[in-house]
Amino acid sequence: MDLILIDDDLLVTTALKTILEADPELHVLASGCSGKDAVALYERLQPDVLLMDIRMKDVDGLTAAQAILAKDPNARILLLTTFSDDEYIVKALKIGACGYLLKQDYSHLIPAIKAVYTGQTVFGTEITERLPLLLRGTQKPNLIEYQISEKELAIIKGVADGLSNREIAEALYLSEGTVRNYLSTILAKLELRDRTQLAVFYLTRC
Amino acid sequence: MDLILIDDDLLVTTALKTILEADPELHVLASGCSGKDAVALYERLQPDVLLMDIRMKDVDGLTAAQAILAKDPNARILLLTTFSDDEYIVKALKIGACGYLLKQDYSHLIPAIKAVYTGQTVFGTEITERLPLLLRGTQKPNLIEYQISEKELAIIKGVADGLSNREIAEALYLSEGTVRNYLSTILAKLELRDRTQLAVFYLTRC
DNA sequence: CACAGCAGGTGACAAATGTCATTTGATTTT
DNA sequence: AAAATCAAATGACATTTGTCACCTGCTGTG
Repeated sequence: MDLILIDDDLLVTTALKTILEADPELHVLASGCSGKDAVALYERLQPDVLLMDIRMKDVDGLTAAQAILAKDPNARILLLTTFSDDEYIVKALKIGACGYLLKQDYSHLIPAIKAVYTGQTVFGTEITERLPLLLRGTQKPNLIEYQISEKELAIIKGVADGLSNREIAEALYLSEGTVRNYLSTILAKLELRDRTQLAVFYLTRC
Repeated sequence: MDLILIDDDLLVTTALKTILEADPELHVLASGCSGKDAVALYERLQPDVLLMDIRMKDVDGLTAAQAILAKDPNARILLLTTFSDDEYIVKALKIGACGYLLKQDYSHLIPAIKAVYTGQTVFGTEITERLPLLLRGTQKPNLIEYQISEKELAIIKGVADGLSNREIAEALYLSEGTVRNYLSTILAKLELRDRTQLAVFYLTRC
């Protein structure tokens, strides 16, 4: 199984190389230190799996991954990162990366690589924990920061369901005017302008 | 690494058992044929990984997985299925299963199990392909069915960004009235009532 | 007790939204 | 050339929406 390693810290790539080459099935064809390297090396060497850091100087890992996947949709790219940043995770999934691991658990790296090689997708523990949240619909996640009450949350959900004020009022046994008042304060708290922005906010962030 | 297999087809569990035991690291502690078996066996034997079919007679795999995870949040459960059903995928992720594979690729099963054992999450190829779609945000997928034109799509995206009609008009070099007209026909085509429903529709279905 | 705080409500108002009929100019079709 | 088609616009209209000021009980706390 042929690999390429990309990380802008030379220490990391060399360390990884020794760890990985301890497994007889794995061969590190080359390593690079930038997104540009990644694209060039991938095209030239056609590895089975590409291991790449996300944060890098010139071209970041995500962009490089996107470029590579555009040319070869079957490319197997495993992204590494130090911190689990929700935004990165979603982007990585969208562009079609085959995995997303935290750098810490090097011990867990080898089975992940082998799974990716067979075409499967792998996520590290910390990412796994966040996944259910990213898939919307659970409960009050980052809304807590905004001091949103239970009733307000219920109204937000109504809006995010596409209900009118009247319908929300009926559902919650309130008057339409009250729903409007609530909505007004919700919008102020969240610094949004209208119900549509609220729905978008809720569906994308919660 | 100790495993438990659950499938309501005895043929499958026995076949799986022989395949898996070929690997010296894997031991099958027991196998069962129902969700109830799964819960009981898991509690008694505390396996490292539980392999379970989703569709089963009495208690289905998802419910059983949920029950097990409620008692032991660290349980490693790998779900198997014959068809990739979007709804199942999302549910599985939400309840915190560690993996979701199609039954076909038995050859790929072993690396997946090992990755799951280390706490990572694994998805089969077909699921991987669907994931970006489930995470919304690409382009015109099922909108095509509704005969939505390019310009209409641009307006829909504007709405889904939380823009007002005036803002959309400015962005597209149209008059506000025109935007309203477009929006009106879009809503009619999609059988929706207002822009908020449209935003919800777009963000959840596209 | 008085007073503040809070959940819920009312009424009024401006702005935004959605609908519809109708017009204009350009392009295509016959 | 006449007719049909279409993108874009307009104006009028009823609704919905968001805001604001203010009222009404109820509850707790000094």
